[in-house]
Amino acid sequence: MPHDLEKICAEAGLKLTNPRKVILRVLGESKDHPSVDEIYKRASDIDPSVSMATVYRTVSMLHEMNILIRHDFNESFSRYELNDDHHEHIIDIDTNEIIEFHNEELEALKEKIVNDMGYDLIDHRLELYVRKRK
Amino acid sequence: MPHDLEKICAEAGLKLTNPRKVILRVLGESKDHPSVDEIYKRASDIDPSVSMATVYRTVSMLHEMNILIRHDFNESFSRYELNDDHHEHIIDIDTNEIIEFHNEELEALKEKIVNDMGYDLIDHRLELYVRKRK
DNA sequence: TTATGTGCAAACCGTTTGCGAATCA
DNA sequence: TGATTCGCAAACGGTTTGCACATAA
Repeated sequence: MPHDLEKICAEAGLKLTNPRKVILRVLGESKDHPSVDEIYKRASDIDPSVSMATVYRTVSMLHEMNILIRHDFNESFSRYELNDDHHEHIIDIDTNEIIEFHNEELEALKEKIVNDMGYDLIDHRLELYVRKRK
Repeated sequence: MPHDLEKICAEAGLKLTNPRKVILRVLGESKDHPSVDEIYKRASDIDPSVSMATVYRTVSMLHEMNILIRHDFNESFSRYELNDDHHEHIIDIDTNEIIEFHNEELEALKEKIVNDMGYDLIDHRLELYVRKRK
């Protein structure tokens, strides 16, 4: 488990209700980039009484707490993933496969660009849309 | 005028109707990243009879033709800009100011990363969310 | 003349929210 | 017990679409 999600919530003064426990467990066990609908389905498998509204509320809250990253991969909905280790995304436009990668040279370059312009880098987004070379 | 938009449409077999002429003119004159609503307002100033539905249809079409780039800067709506000269975006999260920049080293690095993994780079998205250094 | 494009209004769909009931601390 | 959270269902807002009319070619 990357974060101790329950501990973080407790320290933030949040009640550890059953719906929240279930959603946190789903997020902790997900190794992909699930949509709210997908998180809802996975949570429902554990406890069918969890509602979509609560999934939305919980996910938004965790996003605001910077525990979740929200992605918009040019789809009509958002995807989420734990804000664990930092990485970028390569999206295969033929298969919709999402590949994670990390490149230190790129990290340094991003920082340098904004620093040279008098800014601090707060957040960023890099996505590479690719196609398998034939 | 960066593209001759009217010529491109004519060659694509599209009728050059008045609503389209107006929308193409608005896009050609816009130096920012307007939302559909903003494009609609600017078009309405020229011809009040142009409808929102037509703006949506035209903008979607131009996006599909790769003439327009669609942006989603973590807002509840999309923004568009002409697919002219290639550049990335820096977003000042305090002022919402959008700054364009271009960096050759970054371009080369992106290509290299995906090529080394056996892919061709088809498209990409890079946004740096920053704050003025104090 | 006719295929294509338009305005209108309704539908769509992911997301948010008001409310009264349930629940954790 | 009381503040917080929940499920439900309705509302929201950007976007899409069916349809009858208008228009460029």
